[in-house]
Amino acid sequence: MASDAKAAAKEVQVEPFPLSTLRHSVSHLMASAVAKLYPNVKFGFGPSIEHGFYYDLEIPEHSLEEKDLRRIEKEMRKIAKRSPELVRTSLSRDEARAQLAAQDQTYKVEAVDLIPKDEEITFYTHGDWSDLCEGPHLDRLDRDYHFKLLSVAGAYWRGDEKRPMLQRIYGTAFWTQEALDAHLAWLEEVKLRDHRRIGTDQDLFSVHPEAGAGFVFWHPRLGVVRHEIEKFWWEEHEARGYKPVYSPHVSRETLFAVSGHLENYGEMMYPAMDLEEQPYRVKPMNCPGHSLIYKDRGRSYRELPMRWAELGTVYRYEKSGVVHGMLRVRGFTQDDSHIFCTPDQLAGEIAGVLDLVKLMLTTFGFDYTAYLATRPVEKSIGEDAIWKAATAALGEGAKLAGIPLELDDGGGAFYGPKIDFKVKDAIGREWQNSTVQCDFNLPERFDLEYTDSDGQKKRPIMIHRAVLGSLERFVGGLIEHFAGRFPFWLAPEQIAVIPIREEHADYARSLAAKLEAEHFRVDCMDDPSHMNKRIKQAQERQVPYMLVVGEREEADGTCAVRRRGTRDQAVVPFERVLEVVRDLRSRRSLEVPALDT
RNA sequence: GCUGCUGUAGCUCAGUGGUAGAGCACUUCCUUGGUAAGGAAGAGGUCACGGGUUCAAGUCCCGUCAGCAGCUCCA
Repeated sequence: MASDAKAAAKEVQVEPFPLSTLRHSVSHLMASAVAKLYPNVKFGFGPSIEHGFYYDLEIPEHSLEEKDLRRIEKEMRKIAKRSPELVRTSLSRDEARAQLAAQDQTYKVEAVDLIPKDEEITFYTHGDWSDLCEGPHLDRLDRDYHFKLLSVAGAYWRGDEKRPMLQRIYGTAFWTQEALDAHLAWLEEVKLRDHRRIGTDQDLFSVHPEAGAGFVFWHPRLGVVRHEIEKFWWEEHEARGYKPVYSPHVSRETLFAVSGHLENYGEMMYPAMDLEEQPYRVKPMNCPGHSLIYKDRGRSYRELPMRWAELGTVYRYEKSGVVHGMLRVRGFTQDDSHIFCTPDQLAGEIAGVLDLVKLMLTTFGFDYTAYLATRPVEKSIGEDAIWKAATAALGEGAKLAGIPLELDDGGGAFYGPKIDFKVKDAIGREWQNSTVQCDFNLPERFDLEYTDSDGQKKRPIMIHRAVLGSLERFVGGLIEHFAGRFPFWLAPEQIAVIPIREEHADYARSLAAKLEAEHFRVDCMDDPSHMNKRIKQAQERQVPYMLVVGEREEADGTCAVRRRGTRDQAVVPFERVLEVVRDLRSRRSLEVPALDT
């Protein structure tokens, strides 16, 4: 560790430019190479980004393909050698505009007008190529660094879907070959963990053209995973005073007119179906239904807080280009809950929710960061005093729960402030699932009330919260987080029992029966294929433990335990195996520990 | 939805306008194997779907559906 830190410090000393500057300069280098190869190119923006850089460009006569990237890389190396000096120059606004217009760089002309009036307009030039850019940049392009162009895709000019679509080239750059290689290896790892690939390989889920894009079919092997998660979820919710509610998937359209979803969310909703001349809609959210339950009779302050939970399946129209495996779908189940409480109870309720979020995320092995999102500057509803109080209550709740908050200023919903969680998975990617939102809007729209101790009708606050977000997205993310190697309590098959020869099958079956009697998920692999093959199959299905049994084990009442991903052959009494797996399951442990005697 | 690419066996993929292919998986038989693929045979196809060009289309063109990389949007 110490030597790593020293090496890193040394690199910083040797290279006076930050990585983002390197990448920005390499994007310029790339642009100049493209200009050489395709003289009619028009340029958009070309910034450095988290893992590299991109440049947006328009080449009227050519659609770039992967193979063009190799040509461009070659040209880049040539240019870096031939014209290494990067020169910064400054022009007046009119000169800049005139120069870019003369070059027919229409997007760049527009870019000039985006620069604030009091700022200097600068260009960076190497060789005969020059780009409007505020910098900063490397001094020379022939410094020692390493880059690779990665992919091409379309991107709207200035991110606006009403504007022309440009071609975008993504690439990355590092100071050392090792760092570049490490990043490319990371990209490979991302591919290997792709839940769609693992989903197919391990027979977890599927989507079908017959059913439509964005509708997920959970296979039995993933069905158990979900079921285990749901059991865990209900256990923890019941322990915290949540009551299950169930609401219908289809309701009269008027319900969503009352809730405001028709007006504000209508584009995401499936169109109406008419029954006896009444329009009905499939629900895009669960909250209107829960509001109806609240409203069904008068409520007293004595009843509050009320915590209602539902694994509620909702349907939303998502544009065809955005559906993605289990992560972005058109029908999904939210682990939803609505808490109705008084303003005084808010902080305590928030603390309870945050505590639950912490427990659940930790159980799945996620690190997390929580963000407090405050009142948006544009449109939002409710009095400022309520916003202030609710925001303070969120902060206080977080304090009570011992969760530090980062600030997401102005990131709240129009109907109230919220706390969002970002989790970091096993390879450092961020996902957003958990959310806790205060809502002043729906109680208003549904005219929800309770009678307070002073006999006055008052408006409850509604907390919307989801811990996992949606089961589809969460489990899709889990597959990637665990790379298909689910912890013992979640594994589709927890234990494989493998008799070496057919004559050991009875012993194997007796062990399997004992495990099944305790409701472990066991595969007794007593088919007559070769043992090595069965071990390979179990290994490929990521079964946490294999119990290999032959003559010796049968004689001693033991089994040879092989752990997933290892070549362990620990011979232990079967009773010991039982102890360990009972413990792993009851603790919902993330470990698959080695067994020894 | 938009731009580009792709769609051949359950999976991964070859396939030059002229008779549909491989490996793995599957089925059957043989194999009795001590920790990641034993052997042989067999079965499996409306080349996504619908049009078109052509003597002839898996191959070329158009449309639809679906997938992939992004963009926009999102749990």
